[in-house]
Amino acid sequence: MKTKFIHTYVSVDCVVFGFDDEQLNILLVRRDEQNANDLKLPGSLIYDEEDVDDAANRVLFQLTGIKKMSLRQFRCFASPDRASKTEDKKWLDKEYQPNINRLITVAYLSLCKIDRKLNNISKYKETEWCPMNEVPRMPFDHNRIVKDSLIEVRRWIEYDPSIVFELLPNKFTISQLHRLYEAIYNKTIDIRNFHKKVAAMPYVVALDEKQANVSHRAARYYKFDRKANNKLKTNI
Amino acid sequence: MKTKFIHTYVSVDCVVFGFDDEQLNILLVRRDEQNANDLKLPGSLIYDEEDVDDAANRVLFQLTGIKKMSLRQFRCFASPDRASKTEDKKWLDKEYQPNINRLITVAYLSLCKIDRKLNNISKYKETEWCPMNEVPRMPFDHNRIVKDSLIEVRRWIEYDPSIVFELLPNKFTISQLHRLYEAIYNKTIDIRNFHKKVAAMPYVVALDEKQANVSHRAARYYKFDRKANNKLKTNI
DNA sequence: TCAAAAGTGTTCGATATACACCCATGC
DNA sequence: GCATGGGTGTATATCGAACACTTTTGA
Repeated sequence: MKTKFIHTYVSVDCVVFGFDDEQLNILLVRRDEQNANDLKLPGSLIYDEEDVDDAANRVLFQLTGIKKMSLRQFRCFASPDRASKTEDKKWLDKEYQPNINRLITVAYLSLCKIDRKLNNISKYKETEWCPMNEVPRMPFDHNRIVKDSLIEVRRWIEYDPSIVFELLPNKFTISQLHRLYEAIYNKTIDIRNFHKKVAAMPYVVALDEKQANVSHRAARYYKFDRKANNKLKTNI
Repeated sequence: MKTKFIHTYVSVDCVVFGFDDEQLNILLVRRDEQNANDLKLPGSLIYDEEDVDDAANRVLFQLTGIKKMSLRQFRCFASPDRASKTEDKKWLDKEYQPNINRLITVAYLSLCKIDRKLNNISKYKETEWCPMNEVPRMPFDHNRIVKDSLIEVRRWIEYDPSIVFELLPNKFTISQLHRLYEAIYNKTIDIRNFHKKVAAMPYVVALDEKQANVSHRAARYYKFDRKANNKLKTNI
């Protein structure tokens, strides 16, 4: 019955990654405050005069209070039945308007320091950092989107290695960076080789400061040097 | 005036690459048969019960008669003013229906053997292989899409090196493959190193056959061995 | 003095780069 | 025999992978 052109709503959905020093987490929103497990990806229908990139920025701003978050579009999901489960239709009816029979979404990645205080002014009052391997069943194809997103994060890092620092505090130890890489690539990475790798990154610079009050040898802090990184980029 | 949610049409546009033994070409369609330069990317609004991937497949099938072409979604273009030029609006009015004030598109890449006989049953009767560096001014943001597409082709090859053979005849010489790589990466590649590289590809196998009737030493033909490639993939 | 994590070098193999000459064929 | 493109090998640099012990600190 391919007779009519689609005339539809379009949404954005954001997979926001955070890193808790052990594993990757994803920022989810709770639709129903009574239901502990009713989580979904933060997203929104896009407005009339709005680009999809702007819509994703808006969603992230309302969710976090951060104006310019790292952002990367990674795929349009448009299966005709992605919004056809009765429960999902019901929710769309209530949340937006009746008779949205189909919904196309554009998925975005973003990265966020997990301990950053979030200033949530979105309609979803509760947000939750959820470890990647404990993500509950979610509406629409949000589980599928999350599944695909990790691969995209890896591609993103390959394209621009400096974005991983969006996931770390301003001051971090090599060990933290190491655990982050292990979490992203889901494999153990030899620590000596890793030190060499970091030493070869001109945009990671050592600070004079060290950890205090740790019951083992104190680790040196490092920071990400944005200027060195920009210089590197323009030289290429 | 962000008060209303977008309710819109969605299209797909395909950047189909071909290789003429010298340079990359893109398959364009002529909108106006009276006007030599009125070319655009092949594309279509998507249907009601159709996924975007299926829509791209449909467009390519109608354009070429080929059922399963290589296909890769690469980006959603949704700037609010991408369809706001008067000439573009006029064309949308005529082509589809009046008052399409906005149009979101999902761009796809595809690769095609340039000498393949195309069985075009689309509404655009005339198609044209256009060298990448001679692409005329096109409607909407099609020039922008083409500009971005080459970078995506390179990423695609990095992800799956075997797709380049979609651009070559079934039998090809190393020299053809060499020129193809040079065209894609837009740089000269040392031919001896290139031979080594090809020798390391288990899915490129030499045939007994050689060129005939050439006024120089005849080159050996090679073919792409899909089975060797699949075995390689499953082993990884 | 012990537990816990930090920090540090060398070797090897694989891979990328640079570079120049002889070979086969048709005219 | 000459013009044209086909085909080949070696040396060097770079990168990634494997691998184990000493240092520092607080408890």
